[in-house]
Amino acid sequence: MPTAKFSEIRDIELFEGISEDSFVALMKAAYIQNFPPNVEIITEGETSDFLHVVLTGSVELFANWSNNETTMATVWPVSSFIIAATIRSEPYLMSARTQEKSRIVMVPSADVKDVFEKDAEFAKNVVTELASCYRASIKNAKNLKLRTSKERLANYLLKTQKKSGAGQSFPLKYEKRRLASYLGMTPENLSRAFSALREHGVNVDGQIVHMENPGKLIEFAKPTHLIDE
Amino acid sequence: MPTAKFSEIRDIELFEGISEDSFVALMKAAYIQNFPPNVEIITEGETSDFLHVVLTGSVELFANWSNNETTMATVWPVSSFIIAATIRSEPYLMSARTQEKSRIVMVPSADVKDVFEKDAEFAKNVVTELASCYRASIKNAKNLKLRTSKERLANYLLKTQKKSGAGQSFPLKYEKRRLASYLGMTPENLSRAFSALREHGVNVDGQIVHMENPGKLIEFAKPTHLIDE
DNA sequence: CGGAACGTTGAGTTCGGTCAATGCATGTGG
DNA sequence: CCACATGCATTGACCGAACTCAACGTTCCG
Repeated sequence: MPTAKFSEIRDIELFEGISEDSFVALMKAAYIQNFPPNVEIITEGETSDFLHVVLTGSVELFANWSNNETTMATVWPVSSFIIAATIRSEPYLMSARTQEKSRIVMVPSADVKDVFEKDAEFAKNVVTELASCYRASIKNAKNLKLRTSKERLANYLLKTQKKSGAGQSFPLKYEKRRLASYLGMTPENLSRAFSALREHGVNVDGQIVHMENPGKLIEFAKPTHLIDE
Repeated sequence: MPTAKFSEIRDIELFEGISEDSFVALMKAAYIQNFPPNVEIITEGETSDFLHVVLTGSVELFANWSNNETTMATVWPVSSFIIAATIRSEPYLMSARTQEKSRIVMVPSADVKDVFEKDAEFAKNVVTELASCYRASIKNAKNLKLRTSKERLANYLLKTQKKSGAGQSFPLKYEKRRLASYLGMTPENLSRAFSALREHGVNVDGQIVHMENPGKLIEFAKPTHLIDE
């Protein structure tokens, strides 16, 4: 079985430093699948048969309860998702759907667990990944419990601006309705929050955000590396 | 160095199946400390010098931002806390204070990381622990984003009742103000939520909860193993 | 061209927080 | 043992944040 077609994922952090044998073992039954936009590829509650790795496109992780839905996270290339369920052989806690046309590698959970048992380097990588996801999730909870929706938006904008190169203008990476759900509010409330942030130097035109005076926004948002990286 | 005095922690899940050498290495510089109630033993933002294990008493994990404080979790014996920070050599994301008089083992982070590198069994245990904490944190986020405060309280009561033996009456394990903070609301709002749950068969007298009709409460709370275990 | 989905705005409501007053329990020092 | 202070829980009145519902304009596709 040629591992050539999996060369793109050889370099992700999760597989860094693992033996060639281990990589081959992981890929031997793995396959790449192309999904159209807006397709549900995982449903919460199902048992985890595969570890997924996004190669291109993007994937939204979301959750449902009693007629409510909320966006939990978005996965961008190249990274894996929902490894905790795989490792613990427990049901997925989140559903996943493609946001756009996406190529996704699916690695059978059994192979992941095998290699996890045999390759100490892989086990260490899994730990690093999990610890990082766990910390991100704690930060998320702090964000939700300690801040108002306006503050969450402000901090999200600062983070996004930084990631896109710290320029005055940058694009939102989400549809606004999804951003609202991710930030834990309704689309209507997001609209109003954007309006309210005008007094702190934020203007939005479609997907483009103009941030006149980051210093002013920072003063309002009070970002901290203990929540916002 | 006698490991006898650490016998209590030899049996926790995190150390299950690890070699005697590894255990000795972990305990060689570890020490047990007695804390009075209400003492802050960890402050968020500090670097993680120790892995902590609660032997007796209980520890509250909490976080602060901009004059707000919120309870994130409570740790009961015998278990460790904040292992993610230790493994990643990053600052604590939460503070910790004793809720009552508590005995706590402190294991130097350097030793934890050494053993983690050398003992594959320990590494696996760390993974299991982290995956479990991560999943708990995801559930927490779903609980916060998908439910109202009344629903969170109702589900908390059902969970607590189950853990205390499924009897009609059981004690709250928290002070009410801490429970409120843990559930993401104010003490005043918790009081009102308790009143509101009377119509679903819940009555509170001090620390004792009487649940006349669990079925009725379940109907309202709609618990699910994807959030509530 | 027409329909669907998205984003925005307004009006009204609900949920949850703030502030203040009170009662109760606990603990401390005289 | 009492007097007092302190802190927690509850209640009421009020306020503010966020949600719901509805209407409307825009954009994007079929």
